[in-house]
Amino acid sequence: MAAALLDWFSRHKRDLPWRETYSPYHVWISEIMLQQTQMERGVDYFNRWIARFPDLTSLATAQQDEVLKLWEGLGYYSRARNLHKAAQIVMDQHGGTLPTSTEALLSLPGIGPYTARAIASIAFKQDVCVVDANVERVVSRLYDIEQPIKSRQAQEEVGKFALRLLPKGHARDFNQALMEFGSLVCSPRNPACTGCCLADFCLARKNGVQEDRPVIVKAPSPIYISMATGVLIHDGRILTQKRKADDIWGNLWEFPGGVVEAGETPGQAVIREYLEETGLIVNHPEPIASFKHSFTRYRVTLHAFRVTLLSSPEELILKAAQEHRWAGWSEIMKLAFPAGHRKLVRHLHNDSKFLAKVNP
DNA sequence: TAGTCGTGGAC
DNA sequence: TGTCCAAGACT
Repeated sequence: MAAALLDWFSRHKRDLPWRETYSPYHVWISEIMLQQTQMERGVDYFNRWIARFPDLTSLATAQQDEVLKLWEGLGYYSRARNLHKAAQIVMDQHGGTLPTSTEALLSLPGIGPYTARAIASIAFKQDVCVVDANVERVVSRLYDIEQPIKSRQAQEEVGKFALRLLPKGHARDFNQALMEFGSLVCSPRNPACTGCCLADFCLARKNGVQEDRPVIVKAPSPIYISMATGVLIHDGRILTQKRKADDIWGNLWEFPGGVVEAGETPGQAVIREYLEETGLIVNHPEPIASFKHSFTRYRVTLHAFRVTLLSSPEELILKAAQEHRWAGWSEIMKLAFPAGHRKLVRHLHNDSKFLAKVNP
């Protein structure tokens, strides 16, 4: 099986930037970026990242706002915050060189069991196996594992089988082969069993249950909510606030707003949220547009308004954020926003009548 | 250990 | 207002 996989990989592996030199820094960045992220999206972010932060030192010395800006849109922003923090730890405690042992890697923020083993094997060619969603799927089909794949028992079996398959000395290629094979051939839906180089070994295929492996526990239904946000212009500048560090979208910027409560219109919600979050009294909410986006289990319709300031800007007291800024448009474009607010910014960027009211 | 953390794309 | 999914980590 391992020989067949390695042969398949040598013929079908994708041309990816971090595979050019396998530098530990490149491998590390790619592994963090690809967590819960599809390959096609990750490549663009990786190239922009490396162009700005070509090495560990440049990352460690960067401002967090710029790190988050380069991550904007990728989601799971703790990955970016932890990456930044870990780079500084490597500078301080490891002489600027990424440690090679899985134990030392595990101690760095943002590096868990998967990523530690991925770096150890792919960058440092150590004989350790990785278990990600692809490996879970391929192995659970090869061995027809019937237990729910996230159960402890199934996880242990997958790890055991993966280690048994691993050809010593070839972990770099083998681990990538297993994952890439899971992504391109042994896919979640419509696996390409016809012509599959492992079909003869596959118990799930033999039993005709390949579509039912791995066994997934059904995810809970999404929750639909409405949110409202307000764009407040004063003296040609727009009020933005930086979210608290430990909350969702930690350290990203946004316009004040929040969830539309029952019995309340989105316009009323904006006025209430402004008072609650900033102490400012605003009124005359004028609809701009609505945007759909989602996060974790929520599906959001974000209602955006322009609002007018009634109170004095000196009365601003932040209650839901760590910092605020009255920003001109070029500054807005440099800040990192969550996806919903980024859609609003993009919309406003194409509205010349709106831009005319704002400082450049 | 179960919940939380984002997002866009495939179907 | 459909469902599922992704090279997981953290608490």
